[in-house]
Amino acid sequence: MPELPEVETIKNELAPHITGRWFTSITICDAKPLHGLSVEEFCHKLVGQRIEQLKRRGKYLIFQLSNGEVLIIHLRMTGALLLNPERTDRYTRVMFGLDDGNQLVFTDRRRLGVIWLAEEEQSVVGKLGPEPLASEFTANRFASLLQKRQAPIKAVLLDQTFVAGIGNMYADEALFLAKIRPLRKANSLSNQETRALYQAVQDVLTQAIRNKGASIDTYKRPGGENGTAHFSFRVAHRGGKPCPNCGMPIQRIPIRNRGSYFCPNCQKL
DNA sequence: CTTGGGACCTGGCTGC
DNA sequence: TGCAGCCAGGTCCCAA
Repeated sequence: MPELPEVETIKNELAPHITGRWFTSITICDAKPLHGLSVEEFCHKLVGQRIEQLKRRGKYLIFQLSNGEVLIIHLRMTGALLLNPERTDRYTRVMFGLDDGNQLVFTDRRRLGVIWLAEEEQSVVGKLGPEPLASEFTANRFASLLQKRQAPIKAVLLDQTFVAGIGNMYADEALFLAKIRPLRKANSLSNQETRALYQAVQDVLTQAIRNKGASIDTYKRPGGENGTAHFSFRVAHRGGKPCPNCGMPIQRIPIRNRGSYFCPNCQKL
């Protein structure tokens, strides 16, 4: 499930291979991901465009094109971008041919991924909150934002207009590190808890980027390799297994229809 | 404005 | 062996 660390890894590993290249052919196997554009429009507008830069914003990948427009891809749950995969399969959705003979392939088992071609980047990612690892996102800003919200802290961390890029796995991991129960109301956190959570978010995301993302489900890096961040997970996707701190079984409860994993002993109400 | 619930989408897994 | 039902969750849409 690509969250910020996974998308950051894809950007980092793809950029050296595709920056400066241009699109020579597009093959659409499934038009569903194309947002608001026909197959003909999409191919016609994209072929011939040079990739000036590859960027990430939240969980979105942004290809800056030579005509000033942007190609934006959101992988959602099961999307992947593979460089020259050995073979394609029934989950192959779009194939992008590049001028050096390389091929960038978008695959997506559950067909939830979305591809935009837009004149203005902000029309797609304009509502996103701050980048959690950017210097502007300070502990004080985090604290003042939290005070305005009374939803469960887990739900607030997942709100992309609050902060961009945190998904279900890393929200659970950060709340565990900060010893905060996911159902706690955001504005009920003490100053100490708020600072601990801020630091936990930074640590969890930074460490996961270092480990090239978490291959819990279908996440693959562009070369087809798995990430290793999931080997460090303490609670995420570990329902019933012992807490690494105290040994008590990790619980799972639904919050906003998302599985939330926590230690009932270490994470206080 | 915030909050919460359902829909989308498909495959792996479990239990009967 | 078959099949129903749960689980996975990022985002949009809608109602309160």
